[in-house]
Amino acid sequence: MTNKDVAETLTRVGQLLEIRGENPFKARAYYAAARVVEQLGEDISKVVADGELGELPGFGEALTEKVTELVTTGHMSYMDEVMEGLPPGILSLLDIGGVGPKKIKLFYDELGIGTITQLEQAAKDGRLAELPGMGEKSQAAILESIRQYHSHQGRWLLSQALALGEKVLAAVEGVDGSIRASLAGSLRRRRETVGDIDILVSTRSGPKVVEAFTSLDGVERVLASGDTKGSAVFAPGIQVDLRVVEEASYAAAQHYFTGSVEHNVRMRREAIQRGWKLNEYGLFDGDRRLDAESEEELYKHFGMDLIPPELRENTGEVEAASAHRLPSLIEAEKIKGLVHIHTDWTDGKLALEQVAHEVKERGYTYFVLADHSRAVTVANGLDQERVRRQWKEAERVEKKLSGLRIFRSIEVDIKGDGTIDFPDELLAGFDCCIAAVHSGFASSKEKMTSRIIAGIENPYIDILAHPSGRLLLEREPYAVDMAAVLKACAENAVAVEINSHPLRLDLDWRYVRMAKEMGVEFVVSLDAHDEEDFGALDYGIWTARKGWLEKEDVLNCLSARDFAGWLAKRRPQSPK
DNA sequence: GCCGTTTTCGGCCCGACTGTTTTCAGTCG
Repeated sequence: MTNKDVAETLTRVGQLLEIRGENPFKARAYYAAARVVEQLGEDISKVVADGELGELPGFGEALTEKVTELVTTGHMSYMDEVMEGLPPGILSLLDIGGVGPKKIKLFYDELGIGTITQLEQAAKDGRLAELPGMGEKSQAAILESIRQYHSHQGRWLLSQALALGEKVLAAVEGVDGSIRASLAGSLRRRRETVGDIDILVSTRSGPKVVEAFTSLDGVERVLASGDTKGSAVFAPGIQVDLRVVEEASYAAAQHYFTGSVEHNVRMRREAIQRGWKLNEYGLFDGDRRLDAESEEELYKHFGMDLIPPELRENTGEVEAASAHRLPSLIEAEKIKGLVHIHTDWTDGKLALEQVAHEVKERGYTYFVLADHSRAVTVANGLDQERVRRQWKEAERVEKKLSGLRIFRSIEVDIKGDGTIDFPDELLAGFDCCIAAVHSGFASSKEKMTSRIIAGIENPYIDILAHPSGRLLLEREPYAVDMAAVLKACAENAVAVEINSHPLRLDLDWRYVRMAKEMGVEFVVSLDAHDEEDFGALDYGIWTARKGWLEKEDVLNCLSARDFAGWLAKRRPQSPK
């Protein structure tokens, strides 16, 4: 039972409680608990086993008991209770925009609707419009939402959303009357996937900006258009929400709309404790607005340092900011060398020499060449003979481009039995060995965990690549005890990769934080296969920042010489 | 269902927009 499973169950219970019309704060308690579990940097089963569940925020007697049952037996009997009399799958209706718990209850009680298909049919038959509180417009809106649901499931990669978000932001900034504008929401916090795009703008003339926004190129459908808020679906189906505020409210609004919800709730409580009120219009002491030109000044009123958006997940950042102990987060400019680069020797697009030019032009002083090894046959993995030829080629290129160091590395495969697909004698010849799993994703958690740990324990392995194997929105991470894997990395001084590819962002930031606390070292790597991938380093940096990393935690912030020193220090003296 | 330097009971963030309503409920963030 993974943290994600537990979080999903708790969320479902909360939603069912809402549909049943129970105390909304009870439902909220379940959502809060789900969020805590989802953000947790360690396995929930371990927390349960250690008897520490009740110490988590939001976990009282009832939730501790229910989640303990869920984790130990795989089932929560309370779920049966809240499902009682409702069709399974009724919660899928929540995925339809404009449909919430109250409407679901109405549709079910009056028309027996329990699936999206039934909802669609009822809307087409005109039966929805006849219900109390419903009408033609609501019915049409639901049909449109269903159409959109079928065309896209509603979440987007950070990279997809950022590309559109920056374009719309630029357009909004250009509208006559707009003063300052910024991305907000989960996009500004650099979450790995986002559901929509939030943009904030301060202006002298609200309605005009909203009007210009809803008529921008690329708008497919306008969802809302008021004086201070506009909402539209842009090609390729991403919803963008625009909020308009007066200039005096800009900093508070930027804070408010950046979130997270949990961070905001926390900050509001901080305000209430001081006898103030915090909302999107400002920080108020009675009727008096406490001036803040920027978020930095806003936090200053609370005696806190500026909390970078990436950290605003209510996982201790408020306490750290109050104690002036926020980490000095890593920045992309601190990276000196690029790690985990593929070439056309295997499944990369660029020749080794082209890669070298690319790296140099971007201002880096070294790179870690890492093509696939023979086990990954689909990628034309290198055998022993081609490895030796590639070393020669690397040597030639290195001589040709002075001032650029090429570390001869390889992305070896951790096979099903935990052994590496190259013999130690060959591994010993590399400057650096990167190991990863490329097959058998469906194996059991126990098997996968011991397999990866065996790979980590190989004395020639320096870096563990994409530790969870996930492909965002495409493939779930394989079942693995990540805490045990990271512990093994710490004990064997094996660095963990933060893979910058927007589809991976693996290690997940929640585990980055946990690994750091265990003393694990990191590389922020590219896993580059083509020219475009060389521009993706920011994504890995944001993941590292969300995991509270500083430049000292990241090995490729070292100079080429010091990076070589790190490798040399951990290299076995002679092959076994 | 959780939580507590104002509280062990009574709060729990709160405002905008839409549609169906003659003053508000539901949804969303």
